[in-house]
Amino acid sequence: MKITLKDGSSKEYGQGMSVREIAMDISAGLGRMALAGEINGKVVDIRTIVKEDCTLNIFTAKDAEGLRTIRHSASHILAEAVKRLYPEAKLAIGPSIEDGFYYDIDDVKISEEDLEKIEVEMKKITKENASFEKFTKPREEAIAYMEELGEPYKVELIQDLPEDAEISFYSQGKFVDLCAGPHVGSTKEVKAFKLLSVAGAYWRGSEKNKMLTRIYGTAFSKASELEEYLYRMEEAKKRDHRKIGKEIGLFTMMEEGPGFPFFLPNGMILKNTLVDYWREIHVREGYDEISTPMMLNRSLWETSGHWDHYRENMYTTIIDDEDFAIKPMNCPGGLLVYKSEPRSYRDLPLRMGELGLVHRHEKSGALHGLMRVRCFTQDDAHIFMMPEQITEEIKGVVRLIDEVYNLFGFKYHVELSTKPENSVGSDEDWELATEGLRTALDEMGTEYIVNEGDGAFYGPKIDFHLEDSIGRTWQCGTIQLDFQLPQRFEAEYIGADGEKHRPIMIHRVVFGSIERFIGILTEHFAGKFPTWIAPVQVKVLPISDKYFNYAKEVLDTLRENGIRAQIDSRAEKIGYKIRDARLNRIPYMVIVGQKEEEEKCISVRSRFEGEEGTISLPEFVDGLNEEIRTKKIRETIEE
RNA sequence: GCUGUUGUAGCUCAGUUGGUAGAGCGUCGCAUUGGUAGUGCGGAGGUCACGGGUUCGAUUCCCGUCAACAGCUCCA
Repeated sequence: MKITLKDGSSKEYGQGMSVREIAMDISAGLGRMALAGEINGKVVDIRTIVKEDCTLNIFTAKDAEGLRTIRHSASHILAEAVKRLYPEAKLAIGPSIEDGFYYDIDDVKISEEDLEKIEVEMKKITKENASFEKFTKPREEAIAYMEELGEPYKVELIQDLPEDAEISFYSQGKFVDLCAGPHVGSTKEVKAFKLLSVAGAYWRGSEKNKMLTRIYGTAFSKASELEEYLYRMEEAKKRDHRKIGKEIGLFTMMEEGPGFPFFLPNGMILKNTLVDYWREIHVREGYDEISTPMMLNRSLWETSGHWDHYRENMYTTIIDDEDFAIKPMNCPGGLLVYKSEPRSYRDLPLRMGELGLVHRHEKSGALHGLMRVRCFTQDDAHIFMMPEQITEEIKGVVRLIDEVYNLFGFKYHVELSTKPENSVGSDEDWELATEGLRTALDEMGTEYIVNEGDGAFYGPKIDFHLEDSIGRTWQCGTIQLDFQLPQRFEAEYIGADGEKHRPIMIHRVVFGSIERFIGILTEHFAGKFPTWIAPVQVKVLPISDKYFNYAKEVLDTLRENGIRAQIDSRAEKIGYKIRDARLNRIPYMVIVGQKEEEEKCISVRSRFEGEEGTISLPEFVDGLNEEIRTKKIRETIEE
């Protein structure tokens, strides 16, 4: 048979060689390092016997697939260790995941303190050097086998596999687990691993099911890589926006209002600066800005469908015996504005922006700093348009979001979310709307993944996801196409034909929520914001009180030029003031003493270059204003 | 909401095998008037999250509530 390899070369073998044997034949080194294979694009175990002509890839720890194999094997070792220490434990599932692996277990009480003990047992198992063996059983036998082993979750998993499936198992020593593979050769090949945490997780991801105990861990091919990963995670935690937000006074949370953030002066500057920027680009893009009430009556929310579909997330109250709800979304208010006067096809597309503060009752366990709150400002806009305008309008929004994210240097990924179970509207409308979004993305060549069933109840959406410091992703921008609300509200425009027509609506946000965006910004820059959004841009540091008057002159000049400056007039040494300004992540420090006062100049120290030397104040102001105007991002140096 | 963990000064944390608490930083005062990441000395500051229970006595043990953290579920 003919085996074509990754580099295009090919080899001839007789029948029935395993992937490992082929790897061994290519080179002894590759044979030792081989962890998994890929036959004609399908990932397979290294024990797989190759029977016919194919294209073969061999994965080592350098490949993502190889690392996944190590982690998956580590999860089996974890399961065996748990079974040895807690024989009553019932095993559920144990896959490899981004950055590690986990195993879900039931009928055990395991807390973080127990992890060390389990790790010791795992080390023992790796030392035993038990080889992973694969075997299969027909369905009925497989079920009986797992029943005999007392593993009800495994029985349930097998029962959900196709009727005619051959069920595969892997064993290592005396331990057996239902598994599709692939796995490494033997337990000793899992060298560098660590258990990280214990958490609850619902069986099969449904909150209707029992909550199991999930043990998280990670594994790498080398101890040095594991250490590097753990160090990186430690460093990433220092960028947490909740920590930095406290350190530099951006926002605070109070027990009196769980999930309702308090913005402090520095956070307010950040927020207002972002809003100023937002207004600037939205005027440019032809948006009008409106503002709709915080609270509207029940009949409005019944018309919109929120009363039926979003009730558990809405805060309600009674005014003069009538039910009112605080808005969880801005769209119904926007529709009322649209309907407040007759619209012509000449008005379309009509782009109505609104920085709307919305309130949603999120579950207590979902709250997370500024990333997930119960009241937030959406940089919303509703675009009313004719069907033929859909693609261009969506493209315009995609371009705008891309522009904003690029300005901050964000990496993002895009998801297309389709019709959920709890939805309103006809299948035809959903199909049309989903195609509209897909077409726009395809025409722009934007890469995206499809998220089936994850759309809003009134329409499909394109979501833009950004990463926080430890790699969790958060949905920020979103574009939702909606045929339903215009219908429910009987929105109309007069066409060129003089007849009434129904407009189509886009809901979209760029930042998503300003709160979440600030959270992402904070973690992305570790609080060292680009000068144009830095709450304090310049700190003036007099060497001693003797130069306070000159320092004050400098401060006034900076402020007159629109620069956010503060003065540190405490009776402290200059080194102390510099340290303090650095800890507050202030981009520029202006140091003035005898020399500067005499020469009518300033001495500049920045987060970007350290000491920048002595220059005249006007020159500094010009340079700074240029940096701010162009929204430049200067690289921060570590001293 | 669920599972687990946590809650001590403004912040970061130590401590009490049950006898009402301590450090560093910050803050305030005094001295120091300085040259690019921490000047020295002194003072103030805590119903040990909240509510019950056990006890002669609870910050400590038990129960409940609230909040935070990690994950699940859900979502901008």
